[in-house]
Amino acid sequence: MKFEAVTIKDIAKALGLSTSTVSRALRDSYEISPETKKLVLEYAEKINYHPNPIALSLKERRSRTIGVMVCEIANSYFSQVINGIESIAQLHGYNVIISQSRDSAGRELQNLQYLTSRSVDGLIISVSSETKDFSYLQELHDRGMPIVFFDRIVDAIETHKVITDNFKGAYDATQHLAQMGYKRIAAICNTITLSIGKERLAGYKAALKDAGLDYKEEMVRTCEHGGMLASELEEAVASLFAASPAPDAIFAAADKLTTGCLQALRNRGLSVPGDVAMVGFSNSELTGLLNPAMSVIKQPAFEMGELATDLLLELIESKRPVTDYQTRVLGTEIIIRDSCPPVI
Amino acid sequence: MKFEAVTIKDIAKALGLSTSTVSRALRDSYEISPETKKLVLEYAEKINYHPNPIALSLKERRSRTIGVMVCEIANSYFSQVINGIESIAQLHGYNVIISQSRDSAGRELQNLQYLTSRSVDGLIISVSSETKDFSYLQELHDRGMPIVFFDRIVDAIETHKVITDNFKGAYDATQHLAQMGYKRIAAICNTITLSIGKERLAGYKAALKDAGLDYKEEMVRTCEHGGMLASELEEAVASLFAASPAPDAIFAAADKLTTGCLQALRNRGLSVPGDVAMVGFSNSELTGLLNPAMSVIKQPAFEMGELATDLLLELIESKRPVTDYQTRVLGTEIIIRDSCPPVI
DNA sequence: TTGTATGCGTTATCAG
DNA sequence: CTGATAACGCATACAA
Repeated sequence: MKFEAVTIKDIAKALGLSTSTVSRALRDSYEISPETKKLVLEYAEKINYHPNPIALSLKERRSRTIGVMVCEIANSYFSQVINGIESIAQLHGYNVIISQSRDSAGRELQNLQYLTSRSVDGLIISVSSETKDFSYLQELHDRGMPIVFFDRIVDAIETHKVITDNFKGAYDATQHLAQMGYKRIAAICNTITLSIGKERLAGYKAALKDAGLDYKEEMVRTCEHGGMLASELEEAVASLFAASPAPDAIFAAADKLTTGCLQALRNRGLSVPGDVAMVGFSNSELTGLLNPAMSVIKQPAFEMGELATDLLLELIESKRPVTDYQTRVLGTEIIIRDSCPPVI
Repeated sequence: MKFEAVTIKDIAKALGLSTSTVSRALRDSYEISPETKKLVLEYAEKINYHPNPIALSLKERRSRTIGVMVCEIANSYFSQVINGIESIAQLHGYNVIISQSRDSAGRELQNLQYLTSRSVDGLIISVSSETKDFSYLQELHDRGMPIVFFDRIVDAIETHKVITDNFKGAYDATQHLAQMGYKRIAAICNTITLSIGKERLAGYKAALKDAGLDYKEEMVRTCEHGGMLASELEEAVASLFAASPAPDAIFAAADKLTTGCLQALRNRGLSVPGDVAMVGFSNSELTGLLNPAMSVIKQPAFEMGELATDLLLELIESKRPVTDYQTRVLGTEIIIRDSCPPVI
């Protein structure tokens, strides 16, 4: 007992027609008589015919499938982005294949090769924080594969990119802490090999400066693995509080870092904002319930997914080289959950 | 400029061989001379040949792709399950296509038809709470499509199922509230058209009974849309607190209901556990930081995804009818975050 | 208006 | 050991 699908051939045989006639009738071609059309369509409906998309893909050299590469699905931010991607893809009759790098450059490369050998029509990618060699992506792009980067983009590759205003998000967060009166504001960041790491660190620095606070390197901790390893955060927090004037506030520069930091603080018996204040990037729906623990910077994740997909589909459907590639910057939102006047 | 893949034909032409020889050499067939093999393999490597999986799919009548249907990706529980699914699939060289029903029966049917129109080898499904007509799924199953249900299963369809011990989870939650001394324990549930709705309601009832508390129908609210609509929760909470003896505790029977309920309570200015205690199902990583707001029931989501995929792949690879289908029940975990002694 | 032949990339079956 | 050919399901250029 197997799942046997009905093909165009079955219809042709049953109706005493040729496959091409059936094919054309189904596609409502002008060169088929109304009667034949009706006959075919009704019979197709009756036996529940559906065209085999694989055969179509082979013929049309397109799979109507887009590949998505993120470091982790089970992360509110990424799952919200995927949600957005899926909605747009669905709208245009595209399937979405999802792959996780788990922030390992090796896995990322392997999955990428797999995805592209699986004939996806295009890729939406947020690169792993471990990745330093972008030659495979570059080659893919050079060979004409439509690619849209989001969040963790590759600066060097000239294609569409969708990011949030990382500088401003970090700036707002830090400024907010400064306005609350905190003086020793630490930062927990991603590596600056990632553009998001760089920009958010810059936003943090700028806000410190504008608030008249000194930037001190020893107040910044970098997490190589983006907080995927709990130990990273434990160490970062431990070393921050080992310093003689311990920080009175922390800015966490990414979702994973925010939650990991909260957890690490809790493990050390430190409360937020009792012992140390905190503002961080976070897209979890539950931060809304953490009140009054902290304010958060929220990224328009769903919209980013939608936008990235729109751009990718445009790239896919107009098969021309990307000369007019663009970087779209979406604003972040700061959600204030403490007594400070909102930042404009 | 298009993304042109190199085919077996290109290799054959370049090397002055036939396509069949090349094909066999690549598959390391015994009937090819070592020299030819070496020649072909080296050249293939050099020009970066990868077989076209679509052509393979057409030939082998299998896509090495599994379809996943959930109501919403951006939900901690489901994204954790998908994480598990993806790991196992990846391990076996399968791709994962994800589809969201957004808890609409119509969308679910439409996406299901799309997925199954021949491009997936099997399905992992958690049905929408709106779905009442399972005839399409039944037909799919009858026609031999491998299906594994998880979480929200369809009792009537005889195939593998993976669920958590919903009864026990609900029982533990309710018992915990009872042990804390609460007497008027309300419940916010999914519809009992869903097995999970039925079982969790039963667990709630049983725990009330064992604690010597009366079950009162007016203390139970049902959310048709599983909490997808914020208004559902607003109404549920409003009507619960409109009753003359308002509840002193709430058991929320699903992730979405837990967060929605917390939000609704907050909107009404009620604090947890100050004004009303609460225990609910929740798989968000952030509930761990909500301390001491409430204890939660956590499902082994990742493991469920892994298990469901293992079962599905078994079904797919051994193409026999499912006679020995089974329902695997995984235990839930109660995470205590208040002063009550842990439930055994 | 309808039918025939061909090709998309691959492998299996036959011949040589 | 290697090559020609058919087939997977569909669409289309070309015939009729």
